[in-house]
Amino acid sequence: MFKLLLPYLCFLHAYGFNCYVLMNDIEKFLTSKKVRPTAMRILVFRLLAQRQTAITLTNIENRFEKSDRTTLYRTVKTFEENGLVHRINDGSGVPKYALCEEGCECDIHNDLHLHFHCNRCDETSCLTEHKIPQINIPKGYLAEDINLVVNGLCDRCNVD
Amino acid sequence: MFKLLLPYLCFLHAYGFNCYVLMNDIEKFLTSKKVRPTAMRILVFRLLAQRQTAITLTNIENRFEKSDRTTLYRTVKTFEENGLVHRINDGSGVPKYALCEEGCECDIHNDLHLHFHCNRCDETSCLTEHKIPQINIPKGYLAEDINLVVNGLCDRCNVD
DNA sequence: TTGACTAATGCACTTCCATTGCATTCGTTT
DNA sequence: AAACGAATGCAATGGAAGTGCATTAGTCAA
Ligand SMILES: [Mn+2]
Ligand SMILES: [Mn+2]
Ligand SMILES: [Zn+2]
Ligand SMILES: [Zn+2]
Repeated sequence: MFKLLLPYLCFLHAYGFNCYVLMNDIEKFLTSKKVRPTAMRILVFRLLAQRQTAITLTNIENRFEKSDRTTLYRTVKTFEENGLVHRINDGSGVPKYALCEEGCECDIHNDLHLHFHCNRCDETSCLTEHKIPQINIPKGYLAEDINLVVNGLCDRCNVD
Repeated sequence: MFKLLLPYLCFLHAYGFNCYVLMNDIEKFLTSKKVRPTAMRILVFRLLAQRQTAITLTNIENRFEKSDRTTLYRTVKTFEENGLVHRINDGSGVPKYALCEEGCECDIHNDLHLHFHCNRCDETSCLTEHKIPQINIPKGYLAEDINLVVNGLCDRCNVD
């Protein structure tokens, strides 16, 4: 453990963090997903895990005092490719990312839950309990994936 | 009629067209939608009307020998604001536009049809016959609009 | 018919974000 | 300790949205 922990604490400092972070669980999880648990990846993962709503790359960037957008870009891309996060296109123009649920298999398209985008606060949330209903498409077409975004007012903004 | 027709033929030439276009119907339609039927608008409308699938702004731009992207941008925006076209976000990153159906009232969200995006040819089509089914959302949320895009293979690409 | 007024256009420019190339650094393995 | 591949940081490119402003076109009312 020390073999891993010590250098990371060093790195965390380099990224502007001076707190100690217990990351053994995250390390293990990343490793189980074939993602090498580097310092930045652990931080990004932790950030995603703490959030209730999806975030953009710029959003992630701003959460760190010191960060390189490219690294974050590739970090999120790696996460996506390895099924740790899924990308959400909520119509706001820039993609957002959210952690996949335990057991979610977005990559093989069987966790088709709704996404809700709030027109007021611009937050986008995964409605993981709400699955996409059966959709009929014309003869000759082959469906491989479905993206359903509901726009409106989220529960926090819908209070008059 | 001539009062309108003659200057337009002149403009069409300026835009790289040397054909005569019967545009009285388009003129009338644009006027009925409170959109002043200028030369460029007529051309863009005609282009949209001819297409079976949605197109991007860049796509439109490339269809004209001589064109200004800003004008096209504002043309499409005007069309959208006046309910002539609707914007489709198919997940490809750039928005696409398609003519609204006769009687479609996208602006007040009661023509919620599916959109199909082909992963192979990247074409996006309106499935106007296929309406979005009833969607349940959590208590406290207020739905105002729904975007449903099915990705897969279109009928042209789904031939083995 | 003309002149005045408003709308539309074209051009230049800015901003935002995705994406890539490459040199450097890191982490692991031998 | 050396070596190798992976990850990172930096610089640069490219695509597209959006804005400001001067010019031009179209409308309308004398
Ligand atoms: Mn989700
Ligand atoms: Mn449509
Ligand atoms: Zn909200
Ligand atoms: Zn296709």
